Amino acid sequence: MEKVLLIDGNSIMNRAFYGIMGNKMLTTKDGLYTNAIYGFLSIMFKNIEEVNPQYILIAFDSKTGANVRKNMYEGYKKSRHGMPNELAEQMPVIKEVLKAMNIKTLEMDDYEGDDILGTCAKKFAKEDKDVYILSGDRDLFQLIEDHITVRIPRTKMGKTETEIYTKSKVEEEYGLEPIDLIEVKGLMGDSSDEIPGVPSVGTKTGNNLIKQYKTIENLYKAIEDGKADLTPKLKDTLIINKELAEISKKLGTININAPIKEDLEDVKLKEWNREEVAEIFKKLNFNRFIERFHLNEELSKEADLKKEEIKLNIKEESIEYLQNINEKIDENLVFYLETKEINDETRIIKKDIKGIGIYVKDENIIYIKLPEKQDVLKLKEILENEKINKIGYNIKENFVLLKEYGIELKGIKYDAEIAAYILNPTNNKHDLKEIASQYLDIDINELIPKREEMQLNMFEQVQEISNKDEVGAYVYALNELHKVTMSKMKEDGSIKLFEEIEMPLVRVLGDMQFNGMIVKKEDLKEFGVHLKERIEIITKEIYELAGEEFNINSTKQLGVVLFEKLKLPESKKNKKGYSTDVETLEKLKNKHPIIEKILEYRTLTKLNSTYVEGLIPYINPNDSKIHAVFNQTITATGRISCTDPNLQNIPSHEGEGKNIKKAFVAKSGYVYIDADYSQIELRVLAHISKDEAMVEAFKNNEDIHRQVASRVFGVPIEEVTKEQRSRAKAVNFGIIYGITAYGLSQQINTGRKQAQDYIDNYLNKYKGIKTFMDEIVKKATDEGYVETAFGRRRYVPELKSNNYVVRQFGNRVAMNTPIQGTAADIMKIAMNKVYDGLKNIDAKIVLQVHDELILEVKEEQKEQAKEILKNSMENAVQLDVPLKVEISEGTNWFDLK
DNA sequence: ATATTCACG
DNA sequence: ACGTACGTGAATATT
Repeated sequence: MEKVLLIDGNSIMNRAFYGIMGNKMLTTKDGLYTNAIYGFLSIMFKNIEEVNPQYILIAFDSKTGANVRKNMYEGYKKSRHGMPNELAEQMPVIKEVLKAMNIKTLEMDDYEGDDILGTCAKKFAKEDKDVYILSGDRDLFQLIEDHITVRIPRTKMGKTETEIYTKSKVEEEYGLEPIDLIEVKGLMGDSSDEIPGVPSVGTKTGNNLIKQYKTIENLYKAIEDGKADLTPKLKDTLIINKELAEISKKLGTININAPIKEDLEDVKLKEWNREEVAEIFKKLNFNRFIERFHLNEELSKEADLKKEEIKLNIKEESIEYLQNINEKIDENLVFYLETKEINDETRIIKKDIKGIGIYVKDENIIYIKLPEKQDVLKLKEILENEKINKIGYNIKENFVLLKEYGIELKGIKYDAEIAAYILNPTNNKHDLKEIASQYLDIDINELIPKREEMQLNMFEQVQEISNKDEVGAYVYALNELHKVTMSKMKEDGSIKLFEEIEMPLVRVLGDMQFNGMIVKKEDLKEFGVHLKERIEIITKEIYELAGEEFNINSTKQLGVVLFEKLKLPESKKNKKGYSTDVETLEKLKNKHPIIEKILEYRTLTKLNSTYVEGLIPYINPNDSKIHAVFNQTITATGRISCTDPNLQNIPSHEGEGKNIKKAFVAKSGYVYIDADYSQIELRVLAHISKDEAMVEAFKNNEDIHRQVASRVFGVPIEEVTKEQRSRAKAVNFGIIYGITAYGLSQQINTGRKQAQDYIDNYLNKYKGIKTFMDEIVKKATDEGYVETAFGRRRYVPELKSNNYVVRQFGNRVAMNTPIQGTAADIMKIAMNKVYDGLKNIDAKIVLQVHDELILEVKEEQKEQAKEILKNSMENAVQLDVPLKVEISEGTNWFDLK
């Protein structure tokens, strides 16, 4: 028998929109959301494959579709607000895609999509076809009969599965014939379509009643005849709401007699217009579909044309070309350094400069070879000229590298990587090629002639092939990106943040990496030997207690030993079995002596592998320093991150671990100065929420945790106990993170109800904070993003998820990001000020740990440096509350507290 | 490549 | 009834 596939367009688009929304939203470079289109097509392709139909039709709701039912009952879909913009804008596009695929779509004035589906299903079934209806909506079950089935897509752990509803499946699940579902719906209504139904009748009662009486009509007849066997209460409700039941039934009945003139011939499955489909997929970035349907051929013709369009004019010049550079460029020097990786342990950036590409006025790209160091040094004057704006990519690395050549890069004006980060910090790829594809819609690779296409006639030249074309393509992209992203930042209000905070910070971070911190390798090694001795002993003890040797580092093996062999009570589980984290082990501490040993083993091995063995390879043999990398384009909130190695997580609360810090020492004749913002995030919260009580507390220099304890627990401030203060502190943290009762209860080891009480109390005493939290979530939901006080924007697509857990996460992100992010902004502003303030002093910033800065300062100038440091940080910005900075000093990191 | 654990703010 | 505090990076085991 031939098969017909009918698709409920709106319903599947809706499912797809809310279904594939994880963390990153699919968008094109124009900012068009494509997730629903992508999801719709995935679901459609899958179903075409499974059903293998000869006919296909997609029904959409029309604007006036709901009017008929609205006229019957004014409440129908009344408060349903239109679909979100991000979805609405995808609707015309999917229709365009379907048109290119020659798939018939249908929408009719005054009929809803369901009515079209119903009418067609019945009609085609009568013509001896097997009809398959694909929809996310269970209301369509009423259409099911012998040759009509409904297919419901379901996303389960990222995979889409299809649930197939046949007549027998419905009977099995509901105990009713499909057609009876109309009657049930009449009784129970439908909250999503705002069909009222009979109050207090839900699935259970509705089903039972119809099982017994078959139709609403029969039911009421039975009631009238006094034959109905019902509780008096139910009987009364039914009688009172008879009219509602009847109207609800009408509303819930799908019209199977819509005036549809299309017949089977009109909905025949046809060949695609492949060129059109290819073009649209390309535009939408649907590379997986392009591959899957082998549409590359269709695209290559087009791509050829496009390549012609951008014709790069790259000229190779000698270094003399730069002599009167000012006449050749405007105030901007768009440049790209060509580098070659080298293997030199003594260098900070393990690369050599090999050439430079620059952009000059008359649309020319100039490439200059710089084979030797002395060639690079000829650039010194230009690169150090502050008046020449530097436009580049990953300039921080250029800065450090040039510093190793003895050149101080100045006038750093624009970095494409940072621009892309400011425009969307959650885009995890800030690769130049990615950025160019995203913002310019070009593929840099296509601008570079392929090597095999180049003439390779002279053998010895192969090695020496110039990277002129590659460098030239980057320069071209940079020049375009500069224009495009600057105007985008102006549009979204982040240009000041970019120009006044982020760009000046580049040299500061570069300088920190260049300065580095001296680490005493021998001390580290000695500590390592001590650790290893203890690890060896404790390992043996663990084997003894376990009665066997096993890999303690393997959570899997450890789980077996603890929970199967030793039969300890298992509590928490993770994806792959038993959890063995501290939290779990801590609870088992008094159950078996092995637990304590394992915890100690963990502490010691962590210290040894991450902080002893892990750090040693990073110590530069030339200057005994670690030159960690500070990343400016990683975090979602605006914080800086640190890698290779990460110096932002060197142990500092654990007694044993703090020894690591003893190995970090100031150079002789110098001291470290540490400045720590006190409670910066809570102060930021006080400022942006404008909560009077909290602002007052900070203005009066009160102990904030103590004040919170006093208010939340309702005790006078002098009577706050240590325990209460510590709980209040946890509550404060919770507030910053976007509190949940559960999270707090875990943190302070109490019941959920108790935790909820604390939270309620808190939000009652600090009303301004409650208002702020409510409003920021609302704003994020409405606008799709949140911002810091300095205009740093983070999109929160999680709020649009249909998954409750994901949405809750979105709420917390919306609450936390403005706080953490504003604190990060303030620190960055301060760092710029400190950097400028220290210009005439023998002092360098060597480390930042989010709310803490460490300087290395010449002993004699330390008081002066402290003054500058404290002032710059405390006066970085003016808030409604004072910023407080605590200073300490020492000759090694351990002594700073 | 992903998950688990644990170090930091 | 859900499953849960925000932001990172590194080492290790496992697929």
